Amino acid sequence: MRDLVTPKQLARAIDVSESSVKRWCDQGVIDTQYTAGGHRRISIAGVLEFIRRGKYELVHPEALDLPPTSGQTVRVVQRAREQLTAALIAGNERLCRQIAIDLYLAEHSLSVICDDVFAAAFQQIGERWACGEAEVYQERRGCEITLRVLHELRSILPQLPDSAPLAIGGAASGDQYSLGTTMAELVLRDAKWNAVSLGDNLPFETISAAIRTHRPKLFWLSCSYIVEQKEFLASYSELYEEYGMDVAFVVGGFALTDEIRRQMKYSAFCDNMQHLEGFAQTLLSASEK
Amino acid sequence: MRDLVTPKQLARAIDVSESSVKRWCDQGVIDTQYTAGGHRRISIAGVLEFIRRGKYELVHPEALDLPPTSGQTVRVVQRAREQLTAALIAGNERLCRQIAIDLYLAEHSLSVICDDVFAAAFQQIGERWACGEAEVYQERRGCEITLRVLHELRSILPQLPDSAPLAIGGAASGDQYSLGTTMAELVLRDAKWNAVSLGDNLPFETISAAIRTHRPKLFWLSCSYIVEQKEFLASYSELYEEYGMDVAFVVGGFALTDEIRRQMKYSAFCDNMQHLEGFAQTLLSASEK
DNA sequence: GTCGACTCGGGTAATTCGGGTC
DNA sequence: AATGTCCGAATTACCCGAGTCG
Repeated sequence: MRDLVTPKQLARAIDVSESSVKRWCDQGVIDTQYTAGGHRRISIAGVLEFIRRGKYELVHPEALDLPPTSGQTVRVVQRAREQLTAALIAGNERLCRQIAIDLYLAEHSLSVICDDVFAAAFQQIGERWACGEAEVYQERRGCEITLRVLHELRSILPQLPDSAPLAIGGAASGDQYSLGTTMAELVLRDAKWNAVSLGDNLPFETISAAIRTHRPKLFWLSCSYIVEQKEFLASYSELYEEYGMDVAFVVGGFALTDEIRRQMKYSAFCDNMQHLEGFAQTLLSASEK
Repeated sequence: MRDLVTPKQLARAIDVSESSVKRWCDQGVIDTQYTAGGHRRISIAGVLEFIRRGKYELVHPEALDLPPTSGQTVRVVQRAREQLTAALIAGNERLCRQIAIDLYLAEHSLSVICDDVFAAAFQQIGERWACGEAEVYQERRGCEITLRVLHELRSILPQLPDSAPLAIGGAASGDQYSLGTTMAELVLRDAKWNAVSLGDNLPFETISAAIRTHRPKLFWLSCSYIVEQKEFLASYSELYEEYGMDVAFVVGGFALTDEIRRQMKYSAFCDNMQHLEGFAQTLLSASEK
């Protein structure tokens, strides 16, 4: 996948004339760079940004070396969820990627894609597994595929502004569900935070060291599995006492039952990625003043 | 450490042809020095100046983070390992990505990159951790970064031929080290196998179901951690008895001590990714006849 | 000094530029 | 007003035998 394309390539991809692309570049409609000899070059991120906001559709994505998309169809969230569930179970990685990128280009926010498409699909897969209609390996393979798709989405986000505040986060010891923290990172980056996931299975001591060293403005903890409730709460509360005044603590994940949540202090609790996005945006605009 | 780069390096970094860089040097667009034999050398300062020159070319990817290399690829692997270790510890994802892709574009095999650069870097990080010189989160964050880079390399690989035979694999229950199986998948795909990783933490029953359903020609098991030796060996041997005749079993990973290995049956044991690549190539050419 | 990898220079083919016109 | 087509000049990419680097 090239990361710079020529006007001609973009023209082929969206099926317009080369002159039009050149004009749009000159008008500033498309973010353009120039070679030393004055030739126009457009970044992939710029292309996607243009398509996302404009009326043109990627008819021939292969012209840009991009993975195939369905082109014309504007996917609806509900339909996409069902298709994605089937594609994940079948292990059809290309189709999964296609569905996700189509949704993204159709201007659906990443948080909605994460919540209502990916997370919902996994819930359906879980239900099928409970009925004996799906195998564990299908779910695991689905996680692998999803991780790759999320990484790909992350790589096509527009570059972060230099002013982007730092956010770090992850999942605690024993919790090896990395999708949650990966999604959180993606959604925060989309909301213009310089988000860095530290991964899963993190001992609290090392989380503390990370916060101490990097001094983020926001810290997220993804909780999909809690080994030992008491110990978790004690370690968490210790962490919060130490940094809770300086850093916004955001917690979430399906392991956080009402009971556990009542015993935790935090800046925000998020049931899903849309909540996280909302909180992140609010905090960002508040801190910009 | 010299701070001069060759035209070829700069060309790769900003994704233009070597000829263009040479022409720009000759036109005076780029400040150039010459060796005694007339070879062009560009100072980092010259590169910066060239790229920052407002109207002209903007940086497109992360070219500038590339530290000067010797220009000769012979020593590059060794050097890359050290640079990568530092970049992983620092959490500098862009630099990690650049190092890996630069090596790949310089036509180093992926198995060598996995073994002698990535795996070796993690070994160094482990050693530093043992001395108290590195934090756990730095290692975990390094894993996250590596996973992303491996995914990206995978997406760069040329498309698989239709005839590519199927290979599946993963890591068993309790083993949550996903780098091993991800690397295996990457190396096998590079060797023209249609490799699909099922992920980590897979119960043996579901591995069995996966093999039964998909009938691969090759199955790999990445073993980085074994919860209970006896149980592991019993389940493994059951799996092998069932499919070992039809499917090539390849095992590897640092959890497989001599003692454990002696009690396992397999088609091949791989100490590293280069072994895996060798075996995969042999098997592929044998089965093509 | 040997040697493999890299670079030089130059020529050629393929793209792209900008502007004018439909 | 916006888009598509055409064109000579300029720019960039690819190629290869001889020379240089480490």
